[in-house]
Amino acid sequence: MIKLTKQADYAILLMSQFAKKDAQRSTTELAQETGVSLPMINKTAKLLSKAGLLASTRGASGGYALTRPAQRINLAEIIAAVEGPIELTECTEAGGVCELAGRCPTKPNWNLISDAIRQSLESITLFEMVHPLFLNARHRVTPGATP
Amino acid sequence: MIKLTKQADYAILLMSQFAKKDAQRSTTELAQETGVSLPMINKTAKLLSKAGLLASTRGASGGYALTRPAQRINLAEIIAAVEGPIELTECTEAGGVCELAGRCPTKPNWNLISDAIRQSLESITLFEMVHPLFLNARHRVTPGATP
DNA sequence: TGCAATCAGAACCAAAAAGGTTCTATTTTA
DNA sequence: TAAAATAGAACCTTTTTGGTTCTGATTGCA
Repeated sequence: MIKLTKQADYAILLMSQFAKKDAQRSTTELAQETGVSLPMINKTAKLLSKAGLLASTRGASGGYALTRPAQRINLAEIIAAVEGPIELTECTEAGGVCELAGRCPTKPNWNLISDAIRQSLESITLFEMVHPLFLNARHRVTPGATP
Repeated sequence: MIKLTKQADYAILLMSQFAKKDAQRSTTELAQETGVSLPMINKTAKLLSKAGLLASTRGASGGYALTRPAQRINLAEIIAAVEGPIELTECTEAGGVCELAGRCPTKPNWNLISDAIRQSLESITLFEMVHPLFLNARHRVTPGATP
């Protein structure tokens, strides 16, 4: 089953908190808001910070805050921050050598497929995630679209 | 990283062999064609058969064959056959109870997202996987499309 | 100054999932 | 009846994930 890791779920949940209330706060507060354990919130926030999605300020009265408005953060970024680049198969990994190379008839298509998935996720902003009404007929795959 | 399991890769590879040459053959032959180990080919073919994508005939001179032309088999089906239903998160699993229920602000959107991914994969046929030239401007997510 | 709060980074361990093999039916043909 | 197939389940090893803990660095404030 194609599914996100729990940590990616946490990351989206965590970011959603900021989308709902855009203010700096500590991981302690975030743990209380979300119900996720403090260590996991810590771990996840670090990754989001490293990826440039959250800004951190250290020391007492420090914490995390969004680096950009929620309208300009998309799901693909959040997921990539904790899970690494979105590639459906190992063929596309940098430097990865497929042991079936040469025999595999589908290789040229994998990048297109990964792209399709990535674009699905890029098309959904953090803002929309917490405002369900905005997410409806938009953000659809349109298979029959002409070139 | 959102990625397919190796077995899903094998499944697609295996099905591609049938797309390239649509004739019944045994797993022994398929193992030779693909370079994948016989036990894995066996295991994977069983799942594809169970899912109704391959027809099996038992006994000597038996083997597997496509149940439908490759134009009418899509990637989502193949992946689902070995990995189960395509759902991005556990929220959407049947009977699954999210421990963060009530607190999670994004729940209503997950199904839409899973749908978007699934539709991406449904839009790509097995036939196209082995005929790269047919896969280009079509099969694209079009984020800005109006309702 | 020194303590407490906070992020940064790494190491670590247990549980779960994936990858793969093997074994035992059952079916069919020659 | 023997050989060639699929069907199904059990099993084990390896990898990944989930989660905690520990140490270090930074900052605000009494």
